[in-house]
Amino acid sequence: MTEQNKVSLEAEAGVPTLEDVARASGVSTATVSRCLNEPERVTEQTRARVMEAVRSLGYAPNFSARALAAKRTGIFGAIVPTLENAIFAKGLQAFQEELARHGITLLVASSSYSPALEEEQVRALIARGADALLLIGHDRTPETYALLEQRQMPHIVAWAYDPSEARLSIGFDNRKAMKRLATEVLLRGHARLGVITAAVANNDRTRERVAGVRDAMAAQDLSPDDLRVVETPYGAETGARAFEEIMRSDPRPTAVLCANDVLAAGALAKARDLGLRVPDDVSVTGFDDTEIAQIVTPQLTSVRVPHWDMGQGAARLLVAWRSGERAKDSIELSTEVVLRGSLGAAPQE
Amino acid sequence: MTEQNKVSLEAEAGVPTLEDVARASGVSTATVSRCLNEPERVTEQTRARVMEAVRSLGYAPNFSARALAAKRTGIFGAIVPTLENAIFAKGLQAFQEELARHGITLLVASSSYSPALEEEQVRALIARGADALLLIGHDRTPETYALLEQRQMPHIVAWAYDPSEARLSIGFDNRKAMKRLATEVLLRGHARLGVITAAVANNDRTRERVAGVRDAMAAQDLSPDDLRVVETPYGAETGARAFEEIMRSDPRPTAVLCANDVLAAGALAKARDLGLRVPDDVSVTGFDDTEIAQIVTPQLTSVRVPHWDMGQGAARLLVAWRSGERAKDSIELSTEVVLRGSLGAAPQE
DNA sequence: CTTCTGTATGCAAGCGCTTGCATTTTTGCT
DNA sequence: AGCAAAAATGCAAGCGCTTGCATACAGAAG
Repeated sequence: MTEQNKVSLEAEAGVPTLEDVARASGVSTATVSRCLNEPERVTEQTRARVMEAVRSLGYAPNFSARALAAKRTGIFGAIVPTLENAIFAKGLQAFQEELARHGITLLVASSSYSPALEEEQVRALIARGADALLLIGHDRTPETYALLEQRQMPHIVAWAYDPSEARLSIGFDNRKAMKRLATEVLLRGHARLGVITAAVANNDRTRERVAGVRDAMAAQDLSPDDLRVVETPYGAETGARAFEEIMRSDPRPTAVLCANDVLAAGALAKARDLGLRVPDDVSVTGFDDTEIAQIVTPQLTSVRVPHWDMGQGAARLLVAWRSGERAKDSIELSTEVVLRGSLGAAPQE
Repeated sequence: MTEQNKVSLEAEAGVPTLEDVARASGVSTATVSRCLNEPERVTEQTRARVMEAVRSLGYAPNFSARALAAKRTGIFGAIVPTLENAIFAKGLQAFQEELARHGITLLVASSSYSPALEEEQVRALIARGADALLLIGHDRTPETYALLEQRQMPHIVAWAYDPSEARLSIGFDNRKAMKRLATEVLLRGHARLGVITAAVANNDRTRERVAGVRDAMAAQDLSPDDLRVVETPYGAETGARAFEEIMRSDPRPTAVLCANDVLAAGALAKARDLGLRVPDDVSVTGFDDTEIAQIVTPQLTSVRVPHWDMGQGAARLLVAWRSGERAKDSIELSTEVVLRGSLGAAPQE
């Protein structure tokens, strides 16, 4: 086969390579590569010629090859518990948008709240050549952290801020946030509280939130016995059932704090079913301040969480870290208790 | 440097390669590669030896290299309008879980409902070596489709089913679904309708839904003049405003169909603010049947959409296509009108 | 006109893996 | 035991790109 033939056949076959561009513009592949990656190192004249060839051939770099040669993929990974929880999806959206701004793409994996699965996903993303990783919360197997360390993988923990943890994180102090909310509740005279939370095993966020409630109670000299905690999976339906369970306690709590707005919405619905008026008979609060909080009746008192800022901030920190500038300190973002109708004064007994 | 030194230095340096494994287990790199990819082509005995080496060295394949050599990345891409809409996030979750089952990872991009941005994202994902692509809806630039064609990229359109479109899709018939819902509404005596929808430009799903309402009205010999359509961005707040706008029409509609549950929830909230009772004074319906539908008061009549099945089905079809078996026909999944309290008989005039 | 700098470009060696083909070993028969 | 066929393994050529170093060539300086 003549060189001539070869060329035309290749052109026909489709996907042009660096070499095709080099040939078309009469320079070496090295120059083309530089044109694309360090334009300033190439004469304006050749650059124009090369770019023209790139355009006419419809050339697009092969990232696998680039990654192999340059040891950098331009891909960041994120492992979230689940995308079903809108909260993580929103954070990811922000993360993704910021990354896109830097020409980085997002590889997504979900752990279903399982540390083992998460470890597997971390392995997968590392193997896939992720340049950096976004993780949710601090709780995970030591093996996972060892892996991250060993591969010197830039990574950040979001959705949590815990100064006692050494690794880089961006988020809020779940404990403090929940303590503030609980304090608002106690201020209104409630003395027996219920908490509906997602599983606390392997989940520092939920654990901290429950601890926050305890903190608030302790500060008011209430006994831990006055707190009723029920764990349940995510969902409005499960929230409803958990609420019912709590309401069966004797004496029953006068306020129920839920770990997120969806659980709270379920609780609200169940309260209605049970003929309990909110907040007259019982107060209910949510967490996250999603749209749901304003949609339900009565509107939910909740805690506004900086999802967007966490996602975007995490992206920025990781981008910087990848270029060698690892931020010194974790970033604490603030939350805000948003008071709405679902929280009222404790009923007179 | 002696071979001995070299080995130990490499071990020290970290990331082991196929060659390290080959050396450690006394076979060729080809055998190791086969061990990992086509285990059945290797003796059990050697396999055991190789796997042992893999384990002790903590070897993990470099996917960039693999992709480069095998022309297959094991990465599928998905471009959704946004992750902020829980509906897409849920579908993606299903998609992702199914992919994970096949050892495939998910690259996510969002288009923010912009065809230009989407085209860019398609380019990016192709360059990134995605083996297949998941897209939402049929509307996009011809250039995007040309690109897909040219690169022979397996792709599927989800969230829509339109037999008149040639390309592979999995979803439901938005028009038919909405027509069914609208028919239910008309059956209850409503003769003037309002529709709150997301932008219809570049969005076949919303366009079809509005068309579905028109279909239903036409079937009952109602004039198009009796339909009031308002476009608005996604969000409860915007839904509320759109509802207010519609309620200012004279004569005002007695039922308002919303393109999704969030908009409907906003409408419901606004109705309350305006002192309108739902469904006595005005009926409201949603779409998607998310948890929100059951959370609000009154509960929303909505259309249940098979998000999970779409995500999972799309993954399956793409996996098959990648292996050469492109499904012949698009798949139509069914929806279901879920009647709840927000829809009632038209008020007596 | 030569020598020296500095900049633009080319050369070619990989990056770590897969895979077609060649070679060796094993298996099943006679 | 001897042979062909089948199975297992090895060889080595890439896959498309980046990048350290060598080379070429420009203009400045002598």
